[in-house]
Amino acid sequence: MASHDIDDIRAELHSAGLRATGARIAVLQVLRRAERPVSHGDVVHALGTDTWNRATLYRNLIDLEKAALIRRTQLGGTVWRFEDARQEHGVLSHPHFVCTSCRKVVCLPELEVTPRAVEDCRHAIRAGHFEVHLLGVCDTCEGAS
Amino acid sequence: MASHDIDDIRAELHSAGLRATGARIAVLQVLRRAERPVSHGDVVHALGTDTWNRATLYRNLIDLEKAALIRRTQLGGTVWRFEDARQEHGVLSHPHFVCTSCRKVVCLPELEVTPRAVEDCRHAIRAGHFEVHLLGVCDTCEGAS
DNA sequence: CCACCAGATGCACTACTATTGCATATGCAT
DNA sequence: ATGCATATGCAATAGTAGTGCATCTGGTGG
Repeated sequence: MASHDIDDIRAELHSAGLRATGARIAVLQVLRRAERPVSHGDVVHALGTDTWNRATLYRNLIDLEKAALIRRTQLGGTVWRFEDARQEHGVLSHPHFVCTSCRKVVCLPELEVTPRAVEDCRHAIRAGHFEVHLLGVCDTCEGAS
Repeated sequence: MASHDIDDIRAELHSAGLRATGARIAVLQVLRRAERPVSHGDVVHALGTDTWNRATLYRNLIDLEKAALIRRTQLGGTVWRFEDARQEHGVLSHPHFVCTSCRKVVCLPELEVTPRAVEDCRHAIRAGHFEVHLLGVCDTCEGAS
């Protein structure tokens, strides 16, 4: 990691109104290096238990989400997952297939979903502010069962 | 509840290879009366804490799912939700919009989603064995924020 | 009708995720 | 360098998910 990367992150945190602490920089780096949305547990594992407290990392994820630097999603399973908001390959960019058995995420870049604005969710649908998840069992898990 | 309803449920449980116990009958009745997928907590609340043990109700939900009498889904949030498999209004029948803030479920009956079969999820997609969830913030929560 | 037993239940755990209170430590503006 | 708002560490709580084990019971064979 070049030091200018850290300087960039530091600047981004500042302009988002957050202090550039070691924990926040590390969390953001983990998310930017990740190819898929990562869970709080993933972050803890990536940084090791001897660095920052799990509560701190959890709070950082929430803080970064509030500052819109990262996004929170729930790609199957019972855990929240987070991804860099600048990630071109974001959960908002195209639909994803999520295996309900192994939690694997498969991208469906060609699939377009254009729902009509319906009562109670007009705003999100008109603005395109929604994620599309297809939930099912992937080929591997299907074959293994 | 007419007694023949219970007899029907009893017969269904038997043909599914399960014993027709009071707890299972009660759980199935709760799910059949519900208009939306219900969580384990909902079932406990509906039947009261002085009837069956929460572990029993939880195991019953799992048993009924294994027997394909009910379906398990994860409509946003960190809890599993269950619905009667015979429900015409099932999660598989049409897409649902789920509010990531209040967990409200909105039906999108007109929306058709026909993905191409992609690597790793050919089977589920070809067979149509997948749920479609749109995740976003509903109008009420959007206005309240 | 009864006795038997595989399977169901109740109780009491454990494991894990999510969240918060509070005392202490630290970033950063001045 | 200093002060203070804010971040952190520690420890705790709440809620969901899941399990081990002793006891009980639905449903079947006798």
